[in-house]
Amino acid sequence: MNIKEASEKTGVSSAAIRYYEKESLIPAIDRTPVGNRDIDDRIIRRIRFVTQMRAAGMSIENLRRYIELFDAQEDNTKEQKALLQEQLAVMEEKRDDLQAAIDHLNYKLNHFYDHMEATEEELRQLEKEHADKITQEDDTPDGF
Amino acid sequence: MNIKEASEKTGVSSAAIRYYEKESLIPAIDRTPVGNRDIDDRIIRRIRFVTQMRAAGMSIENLRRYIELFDAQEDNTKEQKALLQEQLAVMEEKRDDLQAAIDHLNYKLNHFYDHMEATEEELRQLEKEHADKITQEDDTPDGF
DNA sequence: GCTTGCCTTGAAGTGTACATGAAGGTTTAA
DNA sequence: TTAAACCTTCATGTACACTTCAAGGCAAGC
Repeated sequence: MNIKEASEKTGVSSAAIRYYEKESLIPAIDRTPVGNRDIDDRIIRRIRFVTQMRAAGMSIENLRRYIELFDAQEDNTKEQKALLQEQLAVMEEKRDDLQAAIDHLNYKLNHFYDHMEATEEELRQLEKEHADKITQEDDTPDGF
Repeated sequence: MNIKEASEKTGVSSAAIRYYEKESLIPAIDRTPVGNRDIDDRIIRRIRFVTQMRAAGMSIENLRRYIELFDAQEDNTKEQKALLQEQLAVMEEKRDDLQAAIDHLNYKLNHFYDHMEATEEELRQLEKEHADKITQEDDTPDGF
């Protein structure tokens, strides 16, 4: 498939795919006789892997380092493993921070009582929860 | 406290704190008679809130929009709520992507067998798992 | 044969989120 | 009283991750 189809399939722009190839985040892509990129499923998987890791907050630089190690299939499994574990730890921390932020926003959302929407039942529920939590969580009296 | 102490307390650079104030991510900070910023705990909480949301991937722009709504304490709770919910959705998707990436890496890690480290027991375990999963998960035969 | 639509490379431009530097003011310590 | 160590504003610089532009090649349809 050509680069445009690959772009549509992955949601990554053609320019970004070229950029990823240039930065060695994906392997060198095969070319047709006239020099156009001919992208197969292996490349598509790699692009998706890159997208996933990028979404997870991994920098291009770190990703390239990781992929370099992975592609050079020598006896560096120990190094790979260490790198993987290191990256995992970073990502898990990130996930936990994200969850904390989500909890924070959810808490705020649940303690919003919107006069236009809240049913009496919801209001009672919110007040009850608030009474339960006021001593432990109202260290942020300004809402932040 | 002065800006340097606030910076040390929050882990946010002095320049970034000034930038946040300029961009209205935090309220206008009180000044000492000579014009230096005098930062109190309310500002510290705001800085921490910004840090948390930034770490969660919220842009300065969105954060400012949200805080503007929040600070203008009029009857915009519906709008605030909508904005919060929008942001929550973004963050939950991000968390899920991150979890998917974590799962991906964990899978790879569990299927690494490092000749230098793996005990025979671990090796047997890995082979067993591999046999169990080969049909369902080996859609990534190249490791990506 | 010309337009359309894809592709190529390389260079330059863009947006975000700060960081850094210049020029100067204030307070403390020797 | 002079140096150190803070601070101020405003302007400019920087890193990252692309995006856009310029200039041109190839293939199909009219």
